[in-house]
Amino acid sequence: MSTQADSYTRILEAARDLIYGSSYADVGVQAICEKAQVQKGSFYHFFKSKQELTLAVIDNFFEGFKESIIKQAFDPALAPSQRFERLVKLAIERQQTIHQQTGHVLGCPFGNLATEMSTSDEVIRCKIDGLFDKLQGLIRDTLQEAVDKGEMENMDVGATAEAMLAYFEGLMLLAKTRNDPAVLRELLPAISNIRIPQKH
Amino acid sequence: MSTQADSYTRILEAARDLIYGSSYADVGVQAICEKAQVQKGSFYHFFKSKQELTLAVIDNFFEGFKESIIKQAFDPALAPSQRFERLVKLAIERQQTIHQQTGHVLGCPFGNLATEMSTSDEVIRCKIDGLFDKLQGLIRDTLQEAVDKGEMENMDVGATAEAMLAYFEGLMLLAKTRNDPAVLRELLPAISNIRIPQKH
DNA sequence: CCTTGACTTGACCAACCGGTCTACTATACT
DNA sequence: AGTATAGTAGACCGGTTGGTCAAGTCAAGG
Repeated sequence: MSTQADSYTRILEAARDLIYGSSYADVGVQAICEKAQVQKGSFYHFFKSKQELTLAVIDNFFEGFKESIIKQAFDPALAPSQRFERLVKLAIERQQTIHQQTGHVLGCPFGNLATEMSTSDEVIRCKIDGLFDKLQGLIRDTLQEAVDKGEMENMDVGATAEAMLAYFEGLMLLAKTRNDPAVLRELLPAISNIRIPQKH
Repeated sequence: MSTQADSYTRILEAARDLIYGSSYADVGVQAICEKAQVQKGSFYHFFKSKQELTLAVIDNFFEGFKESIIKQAFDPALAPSQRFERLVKLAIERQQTIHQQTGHVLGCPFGNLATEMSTSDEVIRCKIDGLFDKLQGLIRDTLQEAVDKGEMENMDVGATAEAMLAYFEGLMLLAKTRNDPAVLRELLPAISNIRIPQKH
């Protein structure tokens, strides 16, 4: 049989893949159970509701994101500008891989869920809001480091980081709508050129 | 009683408001009928499916958008750079108004629907893809005019237009996730500074 | 006056929704 | 061996889903 970790993990991963592949509302608990090869009773043994499962899925997404992208891109050994290049390269590759495997550009899982649920589930909206804060913080610190080292001209690092995040999310949305990763290849590198000047 | 136009329009507007306020999947035909004060039979007399209704809703959104924003912002009498300023101003005002009225930043209706449905409904994805093309075309033509008049330096107008659209959509997504129109006030004006240089 | 056809009514359908519940099994500790 | 506990199985719940349908209302046109 399967141990606790097995079932829990299978449910989590099944939910992650199904929700990322379509949407929160389109994926039922039953479908998740079938994909995870688990019965309803087990599902509700580990998760007290579909919403709680979704929170766990978001955490799982973020950990995967940290492992596979943040760690490699925001490597302190790299020069700040190189970090952005790495981030861009990794993000493009990931979306291209997903497109080849599924036939669809799936975009950013956080952006997808935030768009769908921000108006109807405040808990999840806040959760993703917090994750965006973390990402923006990573970008901001990198920009600040570049400014301090004299590699970039002075700027409003906070606003620039937020603008970069917005540009990133917007391109993901566009690539998903066009269902074409080329959008990212052509336009994502330009994220490094975004600057919001300091107001005085 | 009510005439055809009455019922048809009431259904369309009820659906538009409900879907924009939450999402496609969250709004049922029943809820639309209740808000429109119409029976199920009438609904399916005018629309052969929920999907067809959604296509009509998208058209309705775009016409409203043309009337209230495009006509005013992309006025040929205005200088190109002024058109972007108008677009920015109108978009911010609209989201602020919606936020005051509903308590939520709802973002871009096209971006919302595209994010939710691109992977599960190819017809709707293509529809929104086409609308994005139109918007991008409007921006591109404006940029080209500015370049021709010598008001802007030479650039890749097509790519710049797409980057601007992405930035716009990304900021809408961010403002919705933060549920704060201030994001738009602070960062949307910077859309005018985006440039993708011509490759040679 | 009668017919036509657009429109409305509301009951009805199978399928599915998220979630609960009880009965059962398998493992681990005493 | 006995018991506690974690996990599994799957029937079941009320409610909702998108969609259908037969019956009826009504105004316009011949």
